Amino acid sequence: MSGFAHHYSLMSDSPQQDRGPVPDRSASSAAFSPLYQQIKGLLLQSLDRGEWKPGEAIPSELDLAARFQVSQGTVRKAIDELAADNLLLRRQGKGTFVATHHEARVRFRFLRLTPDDGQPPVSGSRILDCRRVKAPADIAALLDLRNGEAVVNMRRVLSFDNAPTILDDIWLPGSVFKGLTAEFLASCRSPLYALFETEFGVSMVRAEEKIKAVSASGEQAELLHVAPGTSLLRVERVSYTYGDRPMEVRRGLYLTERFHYRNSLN
Amino acid sequence: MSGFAHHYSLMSDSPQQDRGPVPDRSASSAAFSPLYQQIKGLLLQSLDRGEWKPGEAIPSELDLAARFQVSQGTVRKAIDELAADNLLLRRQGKGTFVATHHEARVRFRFLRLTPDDGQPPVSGSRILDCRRVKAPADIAALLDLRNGEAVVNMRRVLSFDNAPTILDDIWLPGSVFKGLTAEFLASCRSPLYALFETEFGVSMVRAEEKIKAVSASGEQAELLHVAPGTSLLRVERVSYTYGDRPMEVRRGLYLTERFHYRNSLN
DNA sequence: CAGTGGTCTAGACCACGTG
DNA sequence: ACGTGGTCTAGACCACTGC
Repeated sequence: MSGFAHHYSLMSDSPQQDRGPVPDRSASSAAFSPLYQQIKGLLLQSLDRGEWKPGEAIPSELDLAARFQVSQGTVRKAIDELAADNLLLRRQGKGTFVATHHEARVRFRFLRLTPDDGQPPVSGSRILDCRRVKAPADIAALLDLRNGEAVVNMRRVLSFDNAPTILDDIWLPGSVFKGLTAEFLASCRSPLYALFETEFGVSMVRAEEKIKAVSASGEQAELLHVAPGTSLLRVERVSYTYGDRPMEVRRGLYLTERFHYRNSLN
Repeated sequence: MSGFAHHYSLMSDSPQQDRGPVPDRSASSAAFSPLYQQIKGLLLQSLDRGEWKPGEAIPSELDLAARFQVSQGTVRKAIDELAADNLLLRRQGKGTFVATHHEARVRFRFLRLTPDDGQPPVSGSRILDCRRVKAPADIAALLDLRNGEAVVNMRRVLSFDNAPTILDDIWLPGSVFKGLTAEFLASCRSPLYALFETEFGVSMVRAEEKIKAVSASGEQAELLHVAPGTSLLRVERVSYTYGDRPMEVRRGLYLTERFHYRNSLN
């Protein structure tokens, strides 16, 4: 770019053409954002579009700088933010990679339940059922669906060290998760979020949780092998893909006898 | 600095003196960290030492660059990290400020309990008691104290919209929080963490929480105006000042009838 | 107007991973 | 030896704040 070119606007005209000395920015007002934010947006689009798959490397900073006609430093700042948000992963000497739920390092990325004694437990999953149903009003609202649209509803029990510990009730948009069946899930070893990536092209990028303390009902108590009325954490999680589109509602009941929910505050 | 001076070491010799062309870094091996990390460390020391008080502005980036004999960009990167950790607060055109628990913006910074309907509630605090005692073993361990050292133990009930909602059991190192009495607390309007800053020079910078679901005991139920056995969130928080020194253990019981604990996952 | 942080660039060199 | 990201510098200009 030609020295003074702080237009804060990409591809407004041909790169060759020299632009006027003082682009009027108050005229078109608002809507201006820093170049690196625009680059960040373009990278997000490429990620969303699937131009680079989870686990793959994206082009080098110099390549991207050439593609977008900006300096390496500007691309770097865009990538820095995406890396801070855990959408990208930088590895010195190797490149920058699209985040994935497959790697051991980030499995259970969204699961904050931790053993009190710190011993990493062996985990197992038992599917209770998995059906296509019409979305109840509350689920539809959380998933940005119309009332009664098709959703997949699935329930399961997660065990740690062979002790049933989590009772999950999961809701997914039916239009995206076609062909998700109990049989398919049972035959599957990897975590759900990894499966979503691989089988349905849905990358979960962020989640919001709301937590309450509740008493176990009779059915819940039975499934978790505890007495009815036992206090449980009720964790309602909404997970989002690129562009903040909600893609999953998960209501979990956590047994916290030998586990706790950990959180860091800054 | 003289062009090639990537020594990654501050104040190793006088700034005037020109250094050899290739400083041997493999010799003294390890222990090298990037310049901006060293600057970050120095800034942290100054914050800890109280050179700049909470709410005050720190020197400008150019001033700090001059003081540390590095470029503005290096100082900037150090400050960027401290701002990302919420230790500093940047305000364009004004300066960079030391974080404080006094401002409305960041009050309840560590309190994740939120009304289900989003209406910001009016809050009130009732002190139950406040005593100096010998630290029990578990508290001593969490606060890095010797067994039996003096601690301040205080209990209170927080109400939102006049409904008792949080039962807090708070433990503080006695050597730091001298003269903290129930009377003093009762006469005090501001949040505890703000008071810690102003009265005891202790800035809480970070906290870790462990959450379980428990049933209310008789006494607890009475204080929270609920039936014994009601499920509550039990939130154990350890708060840290600069240098990751633990300065508070807070065990809270949260009533989650009309409130929930919110959390964001990335 | 001067001073602050915010953005952008260009270029140098370092550290890491791979062939 | 080469390509990647990581650090550091120097200098330009922009945007916001307050005198």
